[in-house]
Amino acid sequence: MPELPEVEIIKKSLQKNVLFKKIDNVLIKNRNLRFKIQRNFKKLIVGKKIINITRKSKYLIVHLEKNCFLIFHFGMSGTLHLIRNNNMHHTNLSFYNCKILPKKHNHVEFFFSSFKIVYNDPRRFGFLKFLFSYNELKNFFNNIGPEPLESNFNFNYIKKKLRNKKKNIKNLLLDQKFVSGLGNIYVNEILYYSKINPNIRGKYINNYKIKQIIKYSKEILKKAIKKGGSTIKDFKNVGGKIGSFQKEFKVYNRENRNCLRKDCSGKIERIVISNRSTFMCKYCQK
DNA sequence: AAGAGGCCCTGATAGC
DNA sequence: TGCTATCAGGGCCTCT
Repeated sequence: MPELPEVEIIKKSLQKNVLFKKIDNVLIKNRNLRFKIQRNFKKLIVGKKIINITRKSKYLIVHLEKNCFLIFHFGMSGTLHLIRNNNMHHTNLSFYNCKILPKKHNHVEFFFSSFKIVYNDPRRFGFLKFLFSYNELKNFFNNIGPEPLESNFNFNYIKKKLRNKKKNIKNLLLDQKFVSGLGNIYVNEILYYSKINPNIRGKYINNYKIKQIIKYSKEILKKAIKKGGSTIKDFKNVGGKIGSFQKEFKVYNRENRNCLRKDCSGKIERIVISNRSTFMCKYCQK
């Protein structure tokens, strides 16, 4: 679910709320996530102060004192919620708009002096991982490709990576080892803006198309962040802030609707690539 | 070695 | 109403 922009939004709201605060207690309600939460997880975290909050691709990184780190990955359905002590006032820190703390699937609660942060993940594709040193952190991201917003995602890098690649461009853009942070929504949008057929093999992506991919991946991600990310599924209790980039979708979830490009009379089609929904206009994307 | 496919989960929705 | 099937923003593992 959460792709780079959505994790960026979570990062910003956490920075606003928990930076330089001490974690007083940790309650583990369910260890079962993609990877089981470490046995000594609580012991490692309780009493430590949060000294920084950053993000790398779709990972949220909480920097704790004593040179250790807490990594969050949100999988398809992971969310964070802030609950205040006094009136149980609830703030959703994620792109899901949920006014009330979900009753089911709260995995971990982090207690601060006047509120708690709850990690909730129905599908359990996300995970939390404690890292013991900066070195471990560096190794953790060793095999992850550059983000579209970073300068090393450039023409020469992509050109080299696409050489002789038989894999289609859609799967390549979803491959976090090639470029990190993109998911199904943003890849669909980037390929539409770049006028590229998602089924084209990497090796047939010409220089012009490479430049378009660079341009639009940056543009779309920046705009999505500005709009607060994309909120696909609203919970029933609406209120408060939600992302609005879904209103800007040109192809994602727009099957059978008109192509929005000027002078194009095509309709958006839904095809399946590697078992995942792919939306495109076959007249625009060649 | 690269690439395709299965699989890990729950929940919402559509169709009968 | 209650079944079944399908779909969902991800990525790891295994097999060829």
